[in-house]
Formats: sequence, structure tokens, C-alpha cells
Amino acid sequence: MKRTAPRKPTPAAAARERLAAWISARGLKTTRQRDLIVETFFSQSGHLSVDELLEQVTARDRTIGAATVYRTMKILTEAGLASARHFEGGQTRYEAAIDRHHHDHLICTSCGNIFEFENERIEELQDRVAEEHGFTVTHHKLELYGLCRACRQGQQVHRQR
Amino acid sequence: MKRTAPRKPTPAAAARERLAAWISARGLKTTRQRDLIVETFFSQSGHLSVDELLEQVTARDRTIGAATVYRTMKILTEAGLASARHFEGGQTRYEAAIDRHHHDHLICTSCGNIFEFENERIEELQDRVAEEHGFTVTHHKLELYGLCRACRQGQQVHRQR
DNA sequence: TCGAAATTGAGAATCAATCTCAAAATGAAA
DNA sequence: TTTCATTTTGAGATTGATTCTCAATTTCGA
Ligand SMILES: [Mn+2]
Ligand SMILES: [Mn+2]
Ligand SMILES: [Zn+2]
Ligand SMILES: [Zn+2]
Repeated sequence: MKRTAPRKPTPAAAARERLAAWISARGLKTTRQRDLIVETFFSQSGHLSVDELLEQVTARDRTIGAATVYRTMKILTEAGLASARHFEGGQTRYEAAIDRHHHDHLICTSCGNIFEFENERIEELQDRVAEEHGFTVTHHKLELYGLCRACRQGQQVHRQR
Repeated sequence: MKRTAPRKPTPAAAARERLAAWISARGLKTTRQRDLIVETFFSQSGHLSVDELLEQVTARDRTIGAATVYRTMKILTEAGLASARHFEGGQTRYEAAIDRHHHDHLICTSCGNIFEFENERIEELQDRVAEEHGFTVTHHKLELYGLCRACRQGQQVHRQR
């Protein structure tokens, strides 16, 4: 049937648009570097470090500096388009935050793979705990570290990232 | 009545003893510096940074170096007598781990106070989540950030630490 | 007491992240 | 288009916590 044009913009396109709005709303400027970084970041999924992103970006434009990637990821985070994650003992990792629910993580300490989960019941219990302490929660961190299925079975799993 | 001698050693005394055992078990040596650091650390409660501990230790012995405090806290952690906590955006903090259950934390982002809680139901749900993913959890991190009662009520609360 | 082995303090090194600054790019107004 | 105030950039310096290095000192069992 295919009567109508495609409805859903790609994540990268949506991000570009929302970032443009955010940027112009505060008198900032669009740049070639920023566009390339944003394009590269949203063209994939996962939890990416600045180093990893820089590597990919550099492959497309050798002149881009690390500071610019750091700065751009900070902007995306402030604009609510990416979230920064600080897992145990590594660099900050960023993930896209468009069309995503809040979620928490399972991190395999052997292969480095990161798995995601949502658990409404846990969230409720957290709220209750906070309430009991007269505490207003703004954000939280729940991370489960251990071995993923593959690593527990002793399979040869490549260390990720 | 008071017939028998006191039963419960102080935390500091218990720590000294268990550390001595751990140390001699692996051919290490006792030192004046280590004793002072351990004594100082266990003579109080709370979540202490190396800087804070160093300051207290230095007040008693001006010659002790920062590296030694770092090394000693690492030993205490490996011996299971202290636990290292890595809260958001700060230095590592250590807390005594003797006669203590596992617990998680509420951290006030305004005054810096840290509150503790235990919630068996949350722990169970975490285990279930992990199981559903075929994951074997070795440890986890659950931290709730926000405003404590005093800070939410706009009281003048001193920034801790 | 002796001496191999562990420990120490000071400063150098590391590492991620931020800052500095001169040069380049952007974009709104003319 | 040209102008030009403002923003952005890349390189390298800096920061801050932690670890490392190494010569000098301390510990403790033989
Ligand atoms: Mn995620
Ligand atoms: Mn605690
Ligand atoms: Zn794994
Ligand atoms: Zn508070």
C-alpha cells in the first residue's frame, strides 16, 4: 500500500533538528565540526566514550580536535539529547537520549558489554526509601556489575571498547 | 553486677587485630605510619576522603605522606576492613566495613551529607533482573541523589566535607 | 645484631577532562 | 557582498586525583 511518505525521522535527523533549535535559542553558532560529531554520534547506538567517538570522527575529518568532541558532547547533554554515564573505573560514556525511557545498566566486568533494563518496581521502592528519609531525589544511579552469560560460560569473548 | 570483663572490642581495636592477621599472613610488616592511619580512620564514622583522613593524620604526625594514606586505605579495602565508595564527581570515600551489612546511599547534592539505607526488596529485584539477563552479579551500586530534608526546607545547611 | 625484604615520602607520571588563547569561522546587519 | 562582533576551534597547558618510582629508612626473623 505504502501511500504516505515515511513519518519517522532518523534519530540523527531528529537530533540535528532539536540541536539546531537549542543552539539558535541561545545565540550560538552552527559549525562543520559540531555537525560531523553529532552526525557520527547519532548514527549508531551504544555507550560511547569520547575517545571512541573521536576516533570515528577523525576518520572522516583528520583535523578535528579532542577538545571539540568533549565540548560537543557536553552541549548535547545540556540540551537533553545525550546522557553521560560514569561507569566504574572508566571514562565517561555517552548514549543517545532521544525517544528513550529512563533505564539502568548491567555491566560485564569481563567483556565490558553493557546491557540495559527498566524496572518500575525498583523505581517505586527507591522513591519510597527517599520519602522515608525526607529526601527529594533528582536522579539516581543503579548499576549491576558481574559476568554476562557468555563470559560466565567461559566462552572466549572479546573485551569490548 | 558487672562480673565479667567487657566483651565488645572497639571498632578500632577489632580492626587493628584483623589487619595484623591479614598483614602477617602475607609476610608484610607493621609500621608506625600504618598504625596511626588505621587508628585514626576507625576512631570515627562516616565516609571519609583520603584528603580528609590525611589532614587528621598529619595533625598527629606531620611527616606522613599522602601516598602512604592512599596505600593504607587500599590495603584496608583489600583486607575487607574498609569499603571504597565512588560517589558522583568527587574523590573516593572510604567507610569502615566491620560489623556492617551491605547498604546503599542517599547523597544530598546541596550540603553533601550522606545517608544510608538497606532495602532487601530492592536487592531481590536486582537479583531477579540479573537472572533474567543470564547475568551473575558480583557487586552493584545504588545511589540516590537529591536534597535532604533540611536543604529542601531552605535552611542554612553547611556544605559537608 | 644482621640483612633481606618491605615500607616510606617526595616528587614525577598518568589520565581524563577542562582551560587558555590566538587564529579562524559564523551570521546578522548594513 | 562586506563588515565585524561574537562564537568556535585546535593545540597545548593545566588540573586534580591517584599511582608510580626510587633512594633512604624501617622492620623482623634468623
Ligand atoms: Mn544505556
Ligand atoms: Mn555507607
Ligand atoms: Zn561478558
Ligand atoms: Zn542537604
